[in-house]
Amino acid sequence: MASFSTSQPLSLPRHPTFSNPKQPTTNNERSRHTISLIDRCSNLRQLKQIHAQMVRTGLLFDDPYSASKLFAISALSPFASLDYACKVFDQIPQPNSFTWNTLIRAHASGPDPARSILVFLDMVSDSQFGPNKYTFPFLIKAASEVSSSSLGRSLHGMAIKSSVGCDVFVANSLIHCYFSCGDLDSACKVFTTIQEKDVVSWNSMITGFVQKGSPDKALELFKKMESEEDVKASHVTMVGVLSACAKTQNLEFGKRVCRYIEENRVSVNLTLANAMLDMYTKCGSIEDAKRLFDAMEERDNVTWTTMLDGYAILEDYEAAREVLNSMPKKDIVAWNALISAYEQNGKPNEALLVFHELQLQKNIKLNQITLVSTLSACAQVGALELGRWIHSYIKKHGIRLNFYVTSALIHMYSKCGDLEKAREVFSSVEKRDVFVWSAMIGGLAMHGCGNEALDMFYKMQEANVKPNGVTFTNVFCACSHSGLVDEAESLFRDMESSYGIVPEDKHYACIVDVLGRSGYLEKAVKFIEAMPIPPSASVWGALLGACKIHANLSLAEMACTRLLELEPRNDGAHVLLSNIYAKSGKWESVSELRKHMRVTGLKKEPGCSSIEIDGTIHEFLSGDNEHPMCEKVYGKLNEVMERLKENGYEPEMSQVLQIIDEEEMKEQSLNLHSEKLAICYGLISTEAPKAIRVIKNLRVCGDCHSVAKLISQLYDREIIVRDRYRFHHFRNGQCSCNDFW
DNA sequence: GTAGGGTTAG
Repeated sequence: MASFSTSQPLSLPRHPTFSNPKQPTTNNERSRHTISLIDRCSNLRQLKQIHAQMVRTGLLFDDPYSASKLFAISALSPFASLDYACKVFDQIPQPNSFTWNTLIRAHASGPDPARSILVFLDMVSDSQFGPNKYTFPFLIKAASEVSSSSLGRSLHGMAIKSSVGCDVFVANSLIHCYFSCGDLDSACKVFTTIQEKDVVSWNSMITGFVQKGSPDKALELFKKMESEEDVKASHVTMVGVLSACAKTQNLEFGKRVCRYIEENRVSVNLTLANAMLDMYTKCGSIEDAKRLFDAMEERDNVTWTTMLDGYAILEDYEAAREVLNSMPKKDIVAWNALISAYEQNGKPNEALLVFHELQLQKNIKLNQITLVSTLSACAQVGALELGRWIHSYIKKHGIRLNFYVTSALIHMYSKCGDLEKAREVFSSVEKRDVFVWSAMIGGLAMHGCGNEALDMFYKMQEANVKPNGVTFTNVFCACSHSGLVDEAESLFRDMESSYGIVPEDKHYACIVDVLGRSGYLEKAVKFIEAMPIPPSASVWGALLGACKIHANLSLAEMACTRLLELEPRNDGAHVLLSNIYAKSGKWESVSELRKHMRVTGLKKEPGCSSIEIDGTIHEFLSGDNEHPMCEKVYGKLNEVMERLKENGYEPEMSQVLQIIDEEEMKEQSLNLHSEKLAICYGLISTEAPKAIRVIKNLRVCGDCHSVAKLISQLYDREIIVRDRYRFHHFRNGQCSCNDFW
């Protein structure tokens, strides 16, 4: 096929006055010749040359066909420019139906799909043309793009009135539209009304179900489609079906689909090959994936990223890294895949290392997904300074605070101990979805602002945002940390009946925690007995935790037994029970339990506290001698302890009583607790009035809690400690938890 | 004398 090189002069039809004998002379010939030239254009520059000639010769104004051809190419071709196309459109004296439809079509898939509706209104008022069967699919596409079901329904009605409601193209667009708006019922209704369903009708249904979280229904439909003889599956069908297999992790069916593709000679393009690859990786069959990957003749970044993700699913980070390294053109999506793999598998430090490496890359721009994953990693490790840096990066680069970014910022600030900043972000946005509200409620919960969290919960409903399961978890958590028993109980009762949310295991655990913490142990047990689902380890864990607070030995033994039946290697449960035994003076049981732990090789997770100084996270283990500054830290610790004792501090020996054997003596020795070391390091490395922020992996111990209160008073420093469950703000000798934790 | 709907990864 002939194509232009930019240096070649264009042979254009001349105006009759200047025509040479070889050039076409009649209008009809000029029109055909111009159309064939337009068809051969490969860039906007060539198109503009033809445009200029058409203006000069007047063809643009006289010949609707070549004019609409010029316009269609300028609006829809791979080198299209919508702005330019609109200018061309304005020059056409009397656009015909085709031209109007093309403009609507171009807008529908452009940056502002709603404009196509405005164009449609112009067409109805300014031209003699009404919408036809071609118009509706474009308009409906625009409705899908903006996810407006009311618009979709209006167009549906208009299509019926215009007698094209039964057109299969119109119906298929409607199916797609209703799915994008989440109106699955209407989509199904349209589908059943189509007399002669074609492959696209089926595909729209299959992919609709896959994308709206019902992959099982998609597979069912595919089986039904297979049994109907008149429609043959296409490669698009296969992409949808494979995606359903990936989502349901149905490797067996996935493999059958791959065989089907071979046997039925379905054409395998890159998209379909990638979908096959995705199915293999999501179903955990990395061998099949690797075989396919090696055999693929063409690969794009989707291929590479799918492979990377496949290794990340298996937590083979080295292999995942290897894939990233081998990528010919690394893009932000691939980097994001590695960062979020680490972040979501509890490896936030590794995620942050990858993020730092990414920042050194040239020509790769961070996007919202990068920021969300990294903020989440910051939240996990308490990297407030990096979190702040990302926030200013967002402001500096004018990155839009969408719901994800907003929630991630609120979550990061809350988990890093800066509740005020979290509140600021929350108030700064105009629109909030359920995740934004839930993040704020969760933040208030972990900082012990129970009543405020409940207020938020009601404000959220005033704003017409429906709570979800996460919202309830956070609300119950808030009740638990603030002892709001009645409120939690009543909300739990309403959860299903008024809010339509079926309580899950974590909600039951929360309520057990609320009841147990406040001392209603019997009530908590009755609550567990009445559960409609089998109680999980976290339910028993909540009861066990309450037994420790209220020193209920017999109940603790029961809860612990049940917990260990479900999670035999739960080190926390062993330690908790042993501490309860110790508190009750049952030393024989203690040593038995500890012996059992030694024999089974079960180790207590070592206490670890971290503190961020100038963007670097410093970690301290109990009795740590690893930190380069440890001598100074211990020096400071001695000085602090002396000063505290002078002011009436007495170590809480009940905490020491839990020491079991020699080896643990060192770790458990009160003065060596990791949170004390981290706080002392904070005292040395920062100046007042800067708050000292410490993050501990376990619960803060009672003695450390008292010490932190005293330090906050005697040294006039705000100390903020995040433990496994919540925050403690120490100020002027008081803690925000009111010693209730 | 032009045309239209459905496609994977984060």
